[in-house]
Formats: sequence, structure tokens, C-alpha cells
Amino acid sequence: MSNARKLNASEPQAQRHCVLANLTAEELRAMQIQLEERCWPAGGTLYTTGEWADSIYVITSGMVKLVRTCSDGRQRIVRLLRAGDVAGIEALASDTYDNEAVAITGARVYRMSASSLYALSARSNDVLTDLMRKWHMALRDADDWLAEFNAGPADTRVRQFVLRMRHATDPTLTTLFSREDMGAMMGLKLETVSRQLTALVRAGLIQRQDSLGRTYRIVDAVRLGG
Amino acid sequence: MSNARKLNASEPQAQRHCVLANLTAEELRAMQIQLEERCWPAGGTLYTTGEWADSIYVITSGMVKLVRTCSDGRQRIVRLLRAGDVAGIEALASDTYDNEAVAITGARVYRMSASSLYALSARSNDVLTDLMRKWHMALRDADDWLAEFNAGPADTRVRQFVLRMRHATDPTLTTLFSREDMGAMMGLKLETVSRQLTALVRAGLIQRQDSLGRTYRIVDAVRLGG
DNA sequence: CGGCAAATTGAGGTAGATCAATGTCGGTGG
DNA sequence: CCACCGACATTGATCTACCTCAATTTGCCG
Repeated sequence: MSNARKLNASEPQAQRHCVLANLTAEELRAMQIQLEERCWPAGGTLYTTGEWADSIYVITSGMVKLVRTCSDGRQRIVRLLRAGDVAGIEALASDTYDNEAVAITGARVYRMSASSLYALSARSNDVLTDLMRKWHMALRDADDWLAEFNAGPADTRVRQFVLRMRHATDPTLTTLFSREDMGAMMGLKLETVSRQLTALVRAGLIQRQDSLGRTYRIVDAVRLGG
Repeated sequence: MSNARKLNASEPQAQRHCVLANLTAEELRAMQIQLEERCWPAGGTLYTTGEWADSIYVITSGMVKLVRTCSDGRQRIVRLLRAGDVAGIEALASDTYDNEAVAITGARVYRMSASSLYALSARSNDVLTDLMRKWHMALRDADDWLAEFNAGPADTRVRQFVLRMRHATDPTLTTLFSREDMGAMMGLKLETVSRQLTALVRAGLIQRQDSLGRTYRIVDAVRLGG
């Protein structure tokens, strides 16, 4: 398990655009993986619930939301995927997708055949290790999501969320989504989200950067976390 | 992927007490898997958050809760494991456990070395398939948990939960837990859970079977679901 | 300029939290 | 055997955070 540390698809290698397990698209194709690069516009649907699951999608840029429709019809965003994450990993173990994947910004992905990837994982230890890592990331994120954004008072949820959405490159910036989406992520109504955000602005913890309220500058990260 | 259908550790084979991938404990030992059967009393802790993750636990009887402590100290039950489920599967991809596993009833488990199991998965296609299935079950359960029990009004959450906890053998019976645990599962306070349950009793949908309020008989499953 | 989409803001209502008292069961010791 | 105690569930009364409904604002685009 030790070499699992060395593989990290979320940190693209310099000059080597790795898709999975430190392998490039060309190397994967040489190993019989059917693979294509695709782009989705904001709002585009990668796959829907119950659809035949034959591909998994490695995200290289943009952001994707996983939406689950509850038994009573409500829609809940159960996870958010960014570069390095995998959408539709259940294709490795199931015939159908469990939820709907929708691009929340424009997104670039590598689409790979699940069956050929599965077959490769039996031959390549590196691929197997990385797939296990992907499963693990998905599961950990799912549990985090429940514990951090779906418990406690509304203001802490929103603060946690603002912190989670910080840019990797510039941690003083954070970009959010439509208030409705944010509500579906945290189990709140859109008005509540809006009120909490303006409260944070008035308290001087964040500063709005654009007119739509999508980008904020983080002024006091310490008080946000506390 | 087609043979994934044939393997189902949650349905124990007649006379063959399979642990994983249709294999018995003896067969797994013959394949170099370190494996032991263990029992835990109610309230016992299998492992805790951050603890070194070297084993995975296949549950054969009883029930185990996965507890995550949020950043603000609150404790949240993020999933419930029953016979056939796996606790600590993250040992296959991580050095430490992500959450705490506590037996909620007396529980029997097979404890297996994660590293030897990982090595075996590279040799045996059946084992690999079954492990992927286990990952998938865990992930799907996590998403279900969020969508079904942690969204919507309190009464629907409780009704869903009562239905989910039905006995496999006798679907007219359901057994619940302490009101505090139930609250931690559904994001409600214990008083609220109690009130919702008595409301269901008064409405004639369920009937209490014991003094502690752990077992109920389901009278009207249709109205419970609707 | 006018119309649309999204965010903000306000006022009022309600579901669920909180605080607190009571009830019930099971165990323990006199 | 009975009195007492602790753990847990229930029930009640109030309070409040969030929802709901509605009006207003802002920026965008034809």
C-alpha cells in the first residue's frame, strides 16, 4: 500500500497530463483502455440516475455536482467533484448509475470504458491502487459532506462551505454557486443562504468580488473556521 | 462484470459460511489471508478515527454504527452496517480509519488483514469483483443516508427510518435504537424522535412491542411509505 | 428601453429545539 | 419483599431559527 502515496491524480504532473495512476491518455490507450477527452458546458448532464453505466469520468477541470432525487421527489446535491475526482465510479461495480452528474461549470473530462478499466486493474497494480484510492476519496467525501454541511446551525454550514470552496491557487478567494444549488447542498432554503452570506459580509469576514455573488474574498479565515 | 451478480456475501450460502467472494474462512486462509472471527458486545468499539488501519471487518451478525465527529465536536452517525456489510474498508486505500465503528448490538465479525486482502485482490478476479461491490455498497449507502434520512420534515425521516429497519425475516417487525442514537442518525433531537414515534403509534401505523420502545410492529406499511 | 433571471430584503408563521417535569422499567441493597 | 436509584422514554410549555410568501433590487441581454 506504500506506493499509494506516490500516486496522486489530483496533482497533474508537469508536462505529463496524467489521467489515472500516473499514466497518460496515450499510455492508457496502449493498455487497451477506450478513452476520449470530452468537454461539457455548464448545466450539461454527464449521465442520469438509472442510466446504463459503461463509463467512468475523470475530471480534469471544472466542477460537477452529483444529484440524487429522493423518494419524495426533492433533489439533493450529495457531492461536488473537482479536478482529480471521478464521476460515475460505480460503473466499475454496477450496471446503472446511482445518481445524476451535472456540470456546474464548464468541465473537461476523460471518459473511459469501465469494463476495460476494470480488466486493466486486474493486470496493473498501480491502476488497482489508484482505483481503490478513488473509491476511498468518494466515500470519505460523502461522509464529510454529511457531517460538515448537513449538521448544525445554518451559519456554521455556510461558513464551512465558504472555506471548502477556496481556490487551490489563491486561498483568499472562494467561488460559490447559485443560492438554490447551495441550498440543495446544505439542506437550506436559498433565502437562508443569502442571508447568511450577507451576514458574513457585514461582519467583515468576506468581501464580495462580483455582482452575482459568486466570488468572494476571504478576509478573516480564522473567524470563519471558528 | 457479469459475474458480479453471482457473488453476494449478504446472502450466506447454505452450509457454506462465506466471508467474501463466495469463499469460506478456510479457503481464504489457504490463500494467505490472515483472518479471525471475533465478537463484540453492544457498545464495543471496533476501531476509532485516526487509528492505524490494518484490518477490514466483514459483519456476519449484529449491527455497527459509523460515527464521525464533526469539526465542532458534535457526533454524527453517518452509516449503519448490518450482516454482509464491511466496516473499515478504507484500510484498503488509507493508512488510518476515517471514522469510529461502534457495535450498536452484539456483533460477530470476520477480521481480515487489509494488506493481504489487497494482495489477494490482484490475484483473484472474484475477490477483486467483490471488493468493488463492497466499495460500491458503502458509497451508495452513504448517499442514500444523506438523501433519505437527512432531508425533509422530521416525520418523513422517522417513517423512512422505521421502514429501513424492518427485519429481513419478518417485514412486519422493525427494531429501532435509543432515541439519542436515532437523533444522531437523522439530525434530530431525541425528544423530536420520541414525539414522531408516538404520533405514528397514535395514528395506528405502528404498535409498540416492548417497554423500551425498541421493537415495533408495522401495521400500515403503505401509509408509512407515503 | 423593457423584460428576464437571480439575489436581496422584509414580515410573519411554524417546525423543531430547548428546558424541565414526569413516568416506567430494571437492578440493588436493606 | 419492598424501597430506592439510575437510565431512558415520554410529555408539556416556551422559544427561536429557519421557512414561507412577497416585494424590491440588480445586472444582463435582446
